Amino acid sequence: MSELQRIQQTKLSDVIVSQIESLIVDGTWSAGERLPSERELARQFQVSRPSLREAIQKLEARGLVSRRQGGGTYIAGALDQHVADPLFDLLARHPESQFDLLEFRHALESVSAYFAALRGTDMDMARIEATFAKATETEPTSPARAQALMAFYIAVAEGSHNVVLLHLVRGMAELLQDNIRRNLEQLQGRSDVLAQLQIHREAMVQAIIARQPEQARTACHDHLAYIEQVLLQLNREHTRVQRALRRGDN
Amino acid sequence: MSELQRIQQTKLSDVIVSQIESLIVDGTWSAGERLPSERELARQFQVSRPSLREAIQKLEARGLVSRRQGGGTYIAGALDQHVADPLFDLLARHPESQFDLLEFRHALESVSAYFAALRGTDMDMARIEATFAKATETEPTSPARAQALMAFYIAVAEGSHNVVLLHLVRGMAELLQDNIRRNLEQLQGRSDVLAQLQIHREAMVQAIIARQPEQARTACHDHLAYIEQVLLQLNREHTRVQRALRRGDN
DNA sequence: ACCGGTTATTTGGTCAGACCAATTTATACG
DNA sequence: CGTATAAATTGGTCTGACCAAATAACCGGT
Repeated sequence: MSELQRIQQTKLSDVIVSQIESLIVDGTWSAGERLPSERELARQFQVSRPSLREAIQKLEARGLVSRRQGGGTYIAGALDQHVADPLFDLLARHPESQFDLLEFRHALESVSAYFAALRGTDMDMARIEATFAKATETEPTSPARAQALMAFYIAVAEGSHNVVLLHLVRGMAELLQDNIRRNLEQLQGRSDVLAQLQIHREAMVQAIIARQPEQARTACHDHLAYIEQVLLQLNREHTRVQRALRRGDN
Repeated sequence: MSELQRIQQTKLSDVIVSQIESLIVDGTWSAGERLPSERELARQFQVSRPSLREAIQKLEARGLVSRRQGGGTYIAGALDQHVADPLFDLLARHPESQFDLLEFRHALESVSAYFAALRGTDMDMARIEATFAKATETEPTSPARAQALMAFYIAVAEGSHNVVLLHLVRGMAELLQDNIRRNLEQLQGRSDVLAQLQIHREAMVQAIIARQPEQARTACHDHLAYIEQVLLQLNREHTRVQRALRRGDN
């Protein structure tokens, strides 16, 4: 027997959301149009203004409306926002996590490269080479480069023949790709650094293809350590100490 | 010339959202945890309750919290749902993949130990020691040992001060604990092996406490490599080759 | 007539306090 | 100890006031 769901009374603000969404869907209100004021809408729906406000805020969170203090509320043209995973979305939005993510990639990609070199089939190796070649064709700091590199890393994870690793890399693909994209953005105009990164990646691919696990791991480690070093020069990690002290107070 | 962005005053509720999210990111609040009441949070942040409510509603829209009238507000129960649950299913359907998970733990726990040794505060070290001591008091192959070891590994992840690692370990805690429990079950009656594992763990803890990152990593690596070796003698990994061939067919 | 500055009005943002509804905790009773 | 009831707690909704940002209206100068 399937598990029974918790029963919950419908919130008034959700009823209002539903009605406003219907007005948008049926074309009564269209993109760019200005809604009546909060006070007027509350009067028309015969609810309190705070309840109406909570409904509008939910619509705003979905990208369906935009609010301007003193100016009114407008129907936005955006589609429904897709959130794959709240935690990954949160981490992507918080800049202080980006360095931690880079450190984490260190572990993840090194071990993927190690096992790919150890266990990759000929077909895996061909896929790794092909995805890497494709990445190399893209403009070095473009979003397309980030996307192509992500496809490359997925191919490496596939070559590792560890389903846990593969599943994790695929599950985090969006977050990892975003991190790569951010790092590349910060390196715009730094052709010396970009050239060094390409050398590292080539060394990584060579080591994997040559089935040298320790070399693959080391190449991967060098690659990410170099990025860390460069980005450290561009940024500061002082927020780390502050976070530790805050948790230590509890 | 690039287009100028509309300048907008920061909304108070967004400031609150940002602060609460930081508390989630840095691990101060974890999945399933109950937040202070709205009134209490409003008092602590020194804002009005409606502003606090608007912030909580935004967090709810992002899937980070859930609200229950009369019951309180909770950090969402499984922030790593997107990744952990499918993995759980996968491992339940393919028990032979437990070895992949053990390999993965190799990477995860080694890097956690490395960073804990590098950056752990005195309070982190105390917590690591306490959780380890507690684990040592349990019966060596019991489920209680698995649970206590998991708490120890979480303390190490907390000491790493890498939020990605922390959230991943916390999100996968159930899965990892299950893996530990399975491994211990297979070692029942093997007091020689269990004694060696304890020596390894003690070496790991010593290295972390002594703030020797490379030694901590190596101790962790030795620990898991030994488990792998022992379990390999008990099992066979012939399914690995079959899985590689199967995927090569696609 | 047009433009710029000032004032008034409108609208979203924040607050205080009251009350309602759902849940949890404490207490009383068999 | 288990159950029912009462009390307390917490989220949900409301009224009304005030603040801040934006818009509209008005007025004077050129």
